[in-house]
Amino acid sequence: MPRPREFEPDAVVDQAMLRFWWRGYRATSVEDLVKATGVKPGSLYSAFPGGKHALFLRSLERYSKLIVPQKLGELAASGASLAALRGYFDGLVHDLLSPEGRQGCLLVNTAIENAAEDDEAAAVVRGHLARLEQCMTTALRNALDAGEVRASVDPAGSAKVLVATCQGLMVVGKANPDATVLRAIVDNAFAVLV
Amino acid sequence: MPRPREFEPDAVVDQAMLRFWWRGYRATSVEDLVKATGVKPGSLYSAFPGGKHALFLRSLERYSKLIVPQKLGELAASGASLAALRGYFDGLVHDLLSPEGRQGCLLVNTAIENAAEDDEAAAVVRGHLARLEQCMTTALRNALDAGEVRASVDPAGSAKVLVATCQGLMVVGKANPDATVLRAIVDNAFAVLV
DNA sequence: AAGATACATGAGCGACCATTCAAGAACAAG
DNA sequence: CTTGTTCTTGAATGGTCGCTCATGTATCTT
Repeated sequence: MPRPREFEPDAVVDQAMLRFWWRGYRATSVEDLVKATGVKPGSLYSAFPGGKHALFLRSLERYSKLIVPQKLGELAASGASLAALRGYFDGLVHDLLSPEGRQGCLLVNTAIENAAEDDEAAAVVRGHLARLEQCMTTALRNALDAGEVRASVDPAGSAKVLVATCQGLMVVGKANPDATVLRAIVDNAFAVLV
Repeated sequence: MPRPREFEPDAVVDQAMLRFWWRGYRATSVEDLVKATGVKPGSLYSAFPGGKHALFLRSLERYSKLIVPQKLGELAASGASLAALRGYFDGLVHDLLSPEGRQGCLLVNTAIENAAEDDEAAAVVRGHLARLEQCMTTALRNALDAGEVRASVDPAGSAKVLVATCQGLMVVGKANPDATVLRAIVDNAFAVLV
């Protein structure tokens, strides 16, 4: 009976996610989203009740499920060890130094821009941090078992620090996308482990 | 000859700084600033040519000169050592957990919100990061001399990591202002030094 | 007292914001 | 082909944005 929808909602979320990622929530207008997706306001609002904010939350979820695993790479695997952990940090630095990756991490940006006044967004960020910490703990535990790190390293504790360090790497990278600076941070963060 | 100004420009910058600190640049409207300072738009714009953005840059400078030294505390002293360094981190955690400190650091927030599209703001942030790194390097060097940290600690290198870690602490604290989480980060960051 | 000068005031500017809605269009069922 | 249902469209909503400017006011000089 009904007229079929002419656009793919997931594709709209993808485009919205990219905009929010690059420019932030407040700086991205609905008009921006309309231009980016080709979907007119009326259709947007009927497909996504809750408007801009709902689309933002969908974008965060989408980012978590699409982009985060891609960035985690081997670190997400249960067998991940020191090389995978180091690879994750090197990937972050590489991204921050490339024109396509300067926007950093959508969830870090959201933590700073929205977490204080948007509980739902903050919850997604917390989920991300917990997941990251868990991956890093696993990798460090594997590394410890394999003798890749000092025996005195506490996997759970070091994982907490490394989570904070990689969030900080994003902050520094945004203000100062300099290869020497960022690589020095990563090198020294790992130096204390071996 | 002229009619004297009825407000103190520095006091206006102070109020503006507080607003930008709490809500961010984009979320703070000129109307907010007018309400907060009691200075009407016309007077604001004649006292601060360049409008909102100029006032923002003035706020960043003001924050650097007024708030940062206060937060650095003993860490800014040339004789600072491990206790001062630890005290700085404990202070950050304390602030993030208190209602008056939840906004984090204006310069970290600015790095994420504005650095990518505002070179002048990014420059202020870079200056802050450099200063922080220098203070931490000095403190670590003193700590090394005093035998407060392992002999294998590289003051300059560890300072770079600690700068990133404390920026990351702000990010985590914004999304998850939990005492256990934040203290664990600090504890473990310092555990590797001794 | 009069003039000169800078400041204070707040209504108002065009632009843009997120959002809504009336109207037309495309499909499936009958 | 007609009808019913949902979708698309884009103009229009009231509101807010950063900012300006004409007008009035307070002070210092003469």
